[in-house]
Amino acid sequence: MAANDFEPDDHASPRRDAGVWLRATPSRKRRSPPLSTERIIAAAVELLDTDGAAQLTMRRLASQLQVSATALYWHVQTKDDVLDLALDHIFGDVAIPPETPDWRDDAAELIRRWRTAMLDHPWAPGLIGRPMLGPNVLARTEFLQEALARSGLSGVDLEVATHALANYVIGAAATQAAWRTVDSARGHDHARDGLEQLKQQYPTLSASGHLDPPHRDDSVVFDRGLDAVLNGVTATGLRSGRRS
Amino acid sequence: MAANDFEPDDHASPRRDAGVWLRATPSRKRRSPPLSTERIIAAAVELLDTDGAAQLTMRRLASQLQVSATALYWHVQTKDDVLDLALDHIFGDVAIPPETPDWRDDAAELIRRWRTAMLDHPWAPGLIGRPMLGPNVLARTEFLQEALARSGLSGVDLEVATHALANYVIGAAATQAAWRTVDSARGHDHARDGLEQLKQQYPTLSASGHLDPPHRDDSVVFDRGLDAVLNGVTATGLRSGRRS
DNA sequence: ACCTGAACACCGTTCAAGT
DNA sequence: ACCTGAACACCGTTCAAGT
Repeated sequence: MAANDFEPDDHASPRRDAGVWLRATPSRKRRSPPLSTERIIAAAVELLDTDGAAQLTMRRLASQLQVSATALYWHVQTKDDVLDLALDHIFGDVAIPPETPDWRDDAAELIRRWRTAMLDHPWAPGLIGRPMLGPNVLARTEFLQEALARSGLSGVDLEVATHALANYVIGAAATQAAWRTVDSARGHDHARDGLEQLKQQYPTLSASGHLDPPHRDDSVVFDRGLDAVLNGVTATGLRSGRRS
Repeated sequence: MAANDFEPDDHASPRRDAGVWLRATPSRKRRSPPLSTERIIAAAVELLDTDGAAQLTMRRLASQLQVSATALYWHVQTKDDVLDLALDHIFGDVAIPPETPDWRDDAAELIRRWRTAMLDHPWAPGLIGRPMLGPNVLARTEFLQEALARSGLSGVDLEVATHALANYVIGAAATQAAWRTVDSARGHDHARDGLEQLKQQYPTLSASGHLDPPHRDDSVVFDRGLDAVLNGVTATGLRSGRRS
């Protein structure tokens, strides 16, 4: 009840206080560096990595930062903001490779790194569905497009090529990360039976491994597909296309 | 207060009741066809189409079906089930084209219809991130793979081709539907300014139209990309690839 | 300027109970 | 077999108030 918990509130004396030196914490207790958008994003990515997108909550995020939930709204307008920022953040991990004389190597390498970044954060593909216009994404897209331009593409051809490659990675990462979420969700035993049934119903698909969870040579399939798309999308490839 | 609202509760008489004939509704009032997984899915798709994924709620879904929220759980295990089912459902709209002698036309046509189905339901790309193993998706994937097999592909080559095309549509639909959600969210005036800034920062990207919201010739860009991927992925294309 | 606390209007899901 | 109602343990977000 009393304002001061240290002593019974019998009689007020100036000597009651032991002085600054014995006070456990400075009165302005700073538990941690001040909140900032950057710290929020970092904590969000950590939470997403460990617990998945469904577990990311403003309240959990706040408690991880030792802050009241409503404090976040000083730095961020909405939960979707946090998600957009977290998504763009992980593309910072996609190192932009040093430009080599070979535009094709440059483009391929960027795409490959793009893919591994998404697979490192399996919640990321699930966040696609909102425009990705963050600085990290745009910088990498710009690098990709510049590499493709060096191949001689321009105008609509360049646009087509950039989109084709970007769409390919995004799709590939999405379908692959999908599997990752499912067996972490311990569909293990029960899902196995369901898969067996599916395989019997779709023999063609199953023979080609389309119904199998991801395995070791997924990235070789990805690399070969990437190669094929690069071939098809390249200046000569576009010009030799069957259709208009 | 009284159990019977028709008459003041003065004295109970057997003649108070006018008989079956005058009762407005049969005592077992069946307000609508009985609930079923199918009806739930249909209502879910409708709600998703009109209000978007964020507005899909078990409670809203139930009230649309004139049923208590908890009734849904008799037919469905979880909300995610509803989403998975709704997503697979819309791929039923992707008519499987009649097989023509031209495997390439068959494959291309399926992919194009796949894309429009997703664009008709812009919430769909946002649901990717969980494995799509519904019957509608699998039937279409099987058709696609069969068409590609007719081109002479088999084994890993076939797997690569199927994945490449599927990834391409998924990615394309996702990025394009993303824009659709943003301007329906009335970012109109405010987002416009932000876009102008972005265009100045990324002149290369912006010159190629990568920063513009979807416009009329998006589907020609898509079609040309599809053509390019088909070229690259085709048996001859794969064999002539630069790399291993 | 930055953060807290209480409050509002919701959520998904479980479970006993009704018919 | 199928549905309701109450209840539980949460949500995102607003806003006045504190420092």
